[in-house]
Amino acid sequence: MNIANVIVDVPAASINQTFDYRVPDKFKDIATIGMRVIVPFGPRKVMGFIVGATENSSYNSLKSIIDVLDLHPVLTKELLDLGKWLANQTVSLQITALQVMLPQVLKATYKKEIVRNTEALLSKELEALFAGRDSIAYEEFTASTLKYGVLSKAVKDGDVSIEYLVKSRITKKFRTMLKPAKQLHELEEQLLDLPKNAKKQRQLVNHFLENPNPIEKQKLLKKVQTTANTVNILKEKGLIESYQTELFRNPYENHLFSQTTALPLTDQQAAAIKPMKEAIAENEHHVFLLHGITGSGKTEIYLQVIQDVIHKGKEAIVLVPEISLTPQMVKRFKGRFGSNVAVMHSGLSAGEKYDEWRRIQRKEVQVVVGARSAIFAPFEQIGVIIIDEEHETSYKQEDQPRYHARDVAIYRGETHQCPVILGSATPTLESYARAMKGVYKLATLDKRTNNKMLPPVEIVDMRDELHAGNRTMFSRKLKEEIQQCIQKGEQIVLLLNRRGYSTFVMCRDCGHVNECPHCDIALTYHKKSSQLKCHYCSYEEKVPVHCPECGSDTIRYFGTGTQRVEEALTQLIPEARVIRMDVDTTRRKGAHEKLLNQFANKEADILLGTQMIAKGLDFENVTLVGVLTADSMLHLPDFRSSEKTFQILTQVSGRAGRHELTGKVIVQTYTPDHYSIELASKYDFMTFYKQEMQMRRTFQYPPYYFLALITISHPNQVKVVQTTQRFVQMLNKLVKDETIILGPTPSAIPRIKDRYRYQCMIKYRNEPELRGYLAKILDQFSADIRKEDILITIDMQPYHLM
DNA sequence: AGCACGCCGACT
DNA sequence: GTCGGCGTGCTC
Repeated sequence: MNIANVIVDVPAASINQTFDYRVPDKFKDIATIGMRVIVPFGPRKVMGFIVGATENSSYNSLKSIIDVLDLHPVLTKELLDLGKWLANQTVSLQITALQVMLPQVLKATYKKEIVRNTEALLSKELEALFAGRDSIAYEEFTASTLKYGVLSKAVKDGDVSIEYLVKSRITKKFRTMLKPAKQLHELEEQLLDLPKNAKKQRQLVNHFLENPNPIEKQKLLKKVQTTANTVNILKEKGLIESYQTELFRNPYENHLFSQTTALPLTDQQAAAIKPMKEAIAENEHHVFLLHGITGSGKTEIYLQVIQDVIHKGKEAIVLVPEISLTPQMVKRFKGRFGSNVAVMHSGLSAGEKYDEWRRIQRKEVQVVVGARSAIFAPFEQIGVIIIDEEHETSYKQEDQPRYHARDVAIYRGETHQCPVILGSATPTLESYARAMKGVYKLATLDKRTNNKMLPPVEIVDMRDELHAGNRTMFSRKLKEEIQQCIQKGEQIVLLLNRRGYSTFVMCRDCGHVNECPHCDIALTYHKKSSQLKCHYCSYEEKVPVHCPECGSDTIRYFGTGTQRVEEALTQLIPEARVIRMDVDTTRRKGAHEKLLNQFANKEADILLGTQMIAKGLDFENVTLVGVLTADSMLHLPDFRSSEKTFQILTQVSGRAGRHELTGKVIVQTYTPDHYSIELASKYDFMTFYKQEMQMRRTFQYPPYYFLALITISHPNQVKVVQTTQRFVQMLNKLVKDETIILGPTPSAIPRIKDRYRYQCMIKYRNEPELRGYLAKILDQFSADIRKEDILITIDMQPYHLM
């Protein structure tokens, strides 16, 4: 390679292009497309990716690559192309698209240092600052009272210089290995020379005489029952030597997975899997939508499809919503494919993620099971991509690049000519509509593998409870059922569907709600610390005793956090043993699994939690599922709220009576007539689909229209409105007449961290150049963005309309 | 982004 | 006169 085309790690629109660098001779044979390099960029050094190679450059004064960071490319050619596509698709920068595909530890960190170049005495102030050291962090200078002139003069005189450092944060784990340093016969001779009383030394040498293979130091010490000192003496005597080998962390080291084999398929499963297997055999790209009710055996289909792929010598990517939530899922994959599986999810440490990623890169595994970002697994022979719980919103990344894993999956499926399988009991309308149009191939499983009926759902109208004088959050029916259940020794899952609502503090006299002074949002009450916190900017204050507005002391806590439900529950049914699962109780690593294990071991009667308990859990002793407030999501400003309500109700209902015992579901609601609640209680996806599609058509939402959301923020409200207005006008000139542009309107959260936020929503059906227009407008705004501290974000597939 | 350069008002 | 403020242009 003569000239390298490099994308540098500088996230700015004006730098969103390749830069040419000369490849010095010493790197000519090493540097390869897809590797990370350190390059000079202006006065500093930055990390970059080699994305191309040329013989010549049109640019005439080239700088040279300073260093090559990798021995093997971290990005394949395919992933580089994917990055380009991704940046285009999401209107974001190429560098962010490349970074998102790699584990965090491969990101560079930058440091600036002031280095002393002379023994001669520096100025008095600088000598004090260096305090005898050869180099200091630049920040030490900034923090000091020294004037810049002092530094710039010293730099000019050559006494000190400013160094820019690029560091990789790779952390590798090593272990020490020992091996004999001599031929065996020499070892035998020297054994005789050892002091008579050196018993342990003899034992060590004898070990190597019996088994000359390298052995882990810790293991040998344990075997011989001695300390590192003995080893050091032998090393000094030149009998043995030590070296370091890299240790790959295995997050599942201490888990045992019992081996499973393929289960016999039901007729329905067999019919569903047939076209998928054909596509794999023929190397054909198709998207399959596997619509299967809970317990219908979707996972077994995935497993058998993957088995085919492995036989072909190809690889499989499996996406699951958030894997730490479903240790049961990991167990099923590890149980079937053993060490041939890499697992990637947010519960792993950065180092563990990196090690799992390298197992993929080194082709040590053929299967990866992971959350969203696993879609970028550096496989080169993908045979199938599976997205389980296809409707899950966590597949959409909510910061730059704002991509949807489903789109990436289909794109990669096309390049690899392999099938993509989307599985769900409650597919998104987008996917189901495509299946109806024949774009995706639909496979339906409407029977459970155990032939059991889905548990009956009973809707309880909470308005009636109120009229009957029941002011608790548990209906009489639910209370009664819980008690019966506990008596029978069976277990209960309680869902608190509270997204969008958290506990806030309100004055009952004047209705004053404590809001964050920097964000237009009510502060959340945290009982533990007795504080009010802002979830957007982490501002916090003490809970007031008196209302800051009217001075009244009738402060009340509103909303229903899991803590309060737990309190109410133990008050109402004192004999109930409750496990609470929410963000607070699961924050610690492994806490999740621990709580679930406790519940599985019947150490509690009730599992109380938020959304996170709705998915994938499978407890044989659970016979009752209660939904406390089914409609709490229904009134959010989100066109998908009905769909989400339907999905969560269906998912959580599937948790009851999965095995021998028959289950029952009780759904409490204030709007029992709402179609999403009514139809979920009947497990009637088809009718829900039709009805919701009509709504979407009427209100011009997906899948009938595509959406794009532009959010603009600035500390000054007038400025934001003006800018958003200007953006809308510019866009209006470019797009077709039938494209709808709404706005400027204030965001759902109109102010975050003292910045006002306005948005504009674009609804379009056919606007192939839209991304180009947006990029163009963004470009025209670039001056203002810099000058005025304006922030513009573009989301080409918004899920949170705020 | 982040750095240097250059122009300007404010001060020892 | 010098210090440090910010606007501007540039980065292979």
